[in-house]
Amino acid sequence: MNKKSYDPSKYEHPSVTVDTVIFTVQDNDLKILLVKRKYWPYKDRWAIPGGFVKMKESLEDAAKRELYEETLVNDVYLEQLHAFGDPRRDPRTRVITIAYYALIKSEDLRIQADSDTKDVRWFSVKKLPKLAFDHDKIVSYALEKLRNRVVYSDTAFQFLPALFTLTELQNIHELVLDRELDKRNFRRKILMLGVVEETEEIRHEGRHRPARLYRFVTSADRV
Amino acid sequence: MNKKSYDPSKYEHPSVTVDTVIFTVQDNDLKILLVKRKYWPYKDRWAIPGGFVKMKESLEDAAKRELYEETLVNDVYLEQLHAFGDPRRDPRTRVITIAYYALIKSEDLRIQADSDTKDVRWFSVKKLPKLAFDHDKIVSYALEKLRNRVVYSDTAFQFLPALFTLTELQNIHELVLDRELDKRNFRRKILMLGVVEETEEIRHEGRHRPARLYRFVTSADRV
DNA sequence: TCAAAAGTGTTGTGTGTACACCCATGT
DNA sequence: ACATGGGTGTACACACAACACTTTTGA
Repeated sequence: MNKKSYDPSKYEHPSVTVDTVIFTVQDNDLKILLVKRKYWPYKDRWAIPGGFVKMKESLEDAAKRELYEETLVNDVYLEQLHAFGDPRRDPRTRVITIAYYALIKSEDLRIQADSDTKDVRWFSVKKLPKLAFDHDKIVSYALEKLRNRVVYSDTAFQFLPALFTLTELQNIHELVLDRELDKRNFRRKILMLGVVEETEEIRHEGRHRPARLYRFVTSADRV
Repeated sequence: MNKKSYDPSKYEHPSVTVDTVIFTVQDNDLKILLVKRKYWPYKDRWAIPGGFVKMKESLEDAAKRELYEETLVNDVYLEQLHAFGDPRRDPRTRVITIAYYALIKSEDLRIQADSDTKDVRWFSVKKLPKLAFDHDKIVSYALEKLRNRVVYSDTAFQFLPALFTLTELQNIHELVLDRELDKRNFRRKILMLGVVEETEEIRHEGRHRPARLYRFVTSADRV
């Protein structure tokens, strides 16, 4: 059987889902959104949100749709991670999933997915429960990719508002990389890279020296 | 509709294929294997080989099976690239493809896919014909990934026999990266990395100084 | 003896890292 | 005046890039 002589109605097809690891930074912690399963299989286990790809939507559109349904956030950074297709990863039937990861700003969050009694909740990546299906593996993949991307890219800014202090930016990096960075080296590097731009604004906060606010400079702005 | 209450027989499913960009190095050129399509759509256009994923095989197994059917080579380096799922990428029906790329040694090749009259042929990546579907995009992705991987990894060795000269190894790097490298810097770096090991063997070839043969050292060997 | 590829070191430049103190503010 | 986070510079180690000549062989 090959593509050249194929009648799509003739064969059984696998189901195709998208599953998304949704990251945010909240309370100085890197968190992902999990959903508690209500039915077999893996009833009562936590899982990353996902759903079926509709016949007329692209994979990315499917991921965006699910993301919106789950978080009510529209403006997200979304990137494809990997396709997981082990024939036995879902005991019900053959399900191939295209995994994505998304970064959302906690300021954009309108849902209160933080109560112990709800079936949707943010979990610190350091304290994850046992997950359904092969979702552990998907989350590990996502974390690894996020760590590889956060340096030298616009990734970290996805977690921050338009104006931010360099300390805030450094915090994001430290949370994602899970290690401390040297303040002077971090600032020098970020400024050398030219990905941020000083603004005139200054934020007063607490009884200490106020902080200069910076703006993210996209490669388009730099020209 | 979500995964929790899903009857797989109830909905229409997309078709799922795997398509593989198969690289080899031949005649001092980086080449990929293309197949000429016999039927609509894109009749007579060249395409990367691929086929449907069977219900009980993993994505990687499907890629390996197709690869074997096409090249008769079993021992290949295979890596997942990206899933392409635009709803209109195939005019017949919804087809989601998981793209892989494979590296094979030209010495392993038993097919003679090199005649102009055959419908399977190796093409230099520098002189590719117009491709069917979105295969241009898939090939670009594959090339980019290959370039990113070739430095600091075991990628280049996949194109070489067990014993090779450092000049051969450098040639692979140059072909993949499409630029010349400095001989001294290349040799120093490779030797420093500890990924190759000198052997006692020496290859005489042509009327010039013979070359020392090296062996690839896997991370397992290094311990 | 010559053509042809193998093999070999040094130096400058840039990048990553380690490290400690003063500054501006609110209370 | 003091507690708190904001902000700054220097020195060393290491990786990368540029660069040219000698060695060994077969014909």
